[in-house]
Amino acid sequence: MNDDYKACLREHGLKSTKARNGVLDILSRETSVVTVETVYAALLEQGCKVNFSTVYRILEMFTERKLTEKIFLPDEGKYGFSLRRPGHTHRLICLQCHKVVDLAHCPLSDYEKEVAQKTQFDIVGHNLELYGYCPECKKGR
Amino acid sequence: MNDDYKACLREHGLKSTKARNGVLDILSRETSVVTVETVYAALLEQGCKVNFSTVYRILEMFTERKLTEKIFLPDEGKYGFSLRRPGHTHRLICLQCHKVVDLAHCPLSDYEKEVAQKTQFDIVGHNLELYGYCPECKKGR
DNA sequence: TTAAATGCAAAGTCTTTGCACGCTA
DNA sequence: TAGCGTGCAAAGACTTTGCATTTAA
Repeated sequence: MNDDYKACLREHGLKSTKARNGVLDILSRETSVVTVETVYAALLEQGCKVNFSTVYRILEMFTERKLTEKIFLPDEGKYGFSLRRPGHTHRLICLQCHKVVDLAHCPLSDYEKEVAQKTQFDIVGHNLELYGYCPECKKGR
Repeated sequence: MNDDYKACLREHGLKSTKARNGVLDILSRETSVVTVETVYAALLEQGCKVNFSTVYRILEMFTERKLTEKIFLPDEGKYGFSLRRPGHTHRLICLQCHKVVDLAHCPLSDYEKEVAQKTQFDIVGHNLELYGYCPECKKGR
């Protein structure tokens, strides 16, 4: 398992270190978008002594290397990160527990074309996130 | 025109002041999403001496009272504001000049229903912003 | 060995807040 | 006049950076 992380890091042109393996480990057992703070806390909890700024640097680097995705969480006013799973397009995020469901189908490409034509913009991308409450969290509401 | 602002503010339960009128004036002649800094600079430029924190407070208050909309600008890493125009749903934002085009048609309601059914989430909303370059800005690229 | 990663502390950016004073209704 | 709005200065939250030290390859 540790080897997997090593290989994964290597593929992305990154050295394997205790901290990076730890971050990878945490993200991979996580179905939520997690904040830097959460990752940091989880690292400490599993005995990996790291610095806050290291976690920032790792997550930033991972994002740059397309290993993770950086998402602004409007309800928190800060960024969250999650492993980038191939083939995903958009996300459904639980407002309570931050669980994330990847939505494979993107309904927007036709829409983008239509808008591009109407507005004469060059459209280079979009943000789409759905928000709601997951089956567990919606029970308690 | 000044009276319009006054009436508009009143409708939203707000006193008319020099600063608020100024902000309203700037936003109404603006087709872009503007940052607090931009609003602040514009106010000074038109001779309205205000404090930065006042601009923050005004924009926050306007947003609370549904007069404006607060949007996170991913490329800037901070918030922008724009007048809330009735009937809009989503926005197309120019990455260079921040011009905004409101998109009346929201293509997502069916999609939301479909996702809700598949995932059993209660979906309460979504974020959709399109990004690109407007006709003027795309020329110089 | 050597370049890259990390720890630490400090600074940076955007935003918010407390309090006294000023202005609108 | 009474209460809301504003200026000012300070603090707060999140994030980034510089530099010395440690570590992986």
